[in-house]
Amino acid sequence: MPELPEVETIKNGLQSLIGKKVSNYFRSHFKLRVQNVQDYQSLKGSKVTSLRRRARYLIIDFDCNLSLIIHLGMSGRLVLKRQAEIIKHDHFILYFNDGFCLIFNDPRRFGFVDLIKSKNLNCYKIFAKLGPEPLDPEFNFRYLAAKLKNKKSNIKNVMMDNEIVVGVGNIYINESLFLAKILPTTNANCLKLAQIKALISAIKITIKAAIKSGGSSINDYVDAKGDQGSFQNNFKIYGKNGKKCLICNQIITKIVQNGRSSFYCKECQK
DNA sequence: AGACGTACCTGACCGC
DNA sequence: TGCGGTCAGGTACGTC
Repeated sequence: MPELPEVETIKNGLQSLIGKKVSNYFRSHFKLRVQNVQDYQSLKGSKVTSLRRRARYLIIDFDCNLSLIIHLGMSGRLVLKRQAEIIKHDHFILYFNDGFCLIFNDPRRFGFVDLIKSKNLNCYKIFAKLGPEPLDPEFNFRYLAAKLKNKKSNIKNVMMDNEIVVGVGNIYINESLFLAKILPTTNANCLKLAQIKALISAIKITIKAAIKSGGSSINDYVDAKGDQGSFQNNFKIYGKNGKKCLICNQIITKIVQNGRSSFYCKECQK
């Protein structure tokens, strides 16, 4: 499942796209999350100038002053191949004149592809409301303490809100709360100052570690062979219900909060 | 406004 | 084996 670290890994792995010239494109007739009617024809003949990431969105800039925005949703994959036979769930393909093509494949179609003028990126509706990146210095104690002050909802749900901080999905918030020793059901405005500090630190550590692990399989990824990094082998709490806590041997509990699974150790997390 | 529930979608998995 | 039910989860949107 592509989370922020995986999108970062994909972005880094696709740097070889820079300088490639678009020769053609393919767009499936399936409706994606964002229904786009963009004129992808205008990409033909233009070269990739840079690749960027904002939250879980991958941005590919072209020298025709257009930017392609890709979100992988839950099940999306990006694959760079020498040639492409269109297969099931391929929704968008960019063909380059050196024989490579970039394929966006997404079985569940929670993702999307969009094309906008590069100069309009800053006012792109989806980006306008996004909070800071978790690794950005702006995501710090002062910022988070102010944000949590008026939040009555549970801390887990609040931290998964992209307006607070981007890219912290269900897996990473579970892992981060375990690391910070905070019970996911705690009301956000009831966190002690030390807990807020611990949470920020835990999120940064978790995301950094995941990016590091995600990088290990990027070569396979762009070769269309693998699909993920190795961070899932480092999960300490996510999906471990019924198993023993690595710290205290207590059995790990699973509950559902706001329709999402939460995992915690009732001994370590208070 | 904030909090919460639900829809979107397919594939993997499980029990019968 | 095959079939139906459930779950996975990021995000937009509707409702109270």
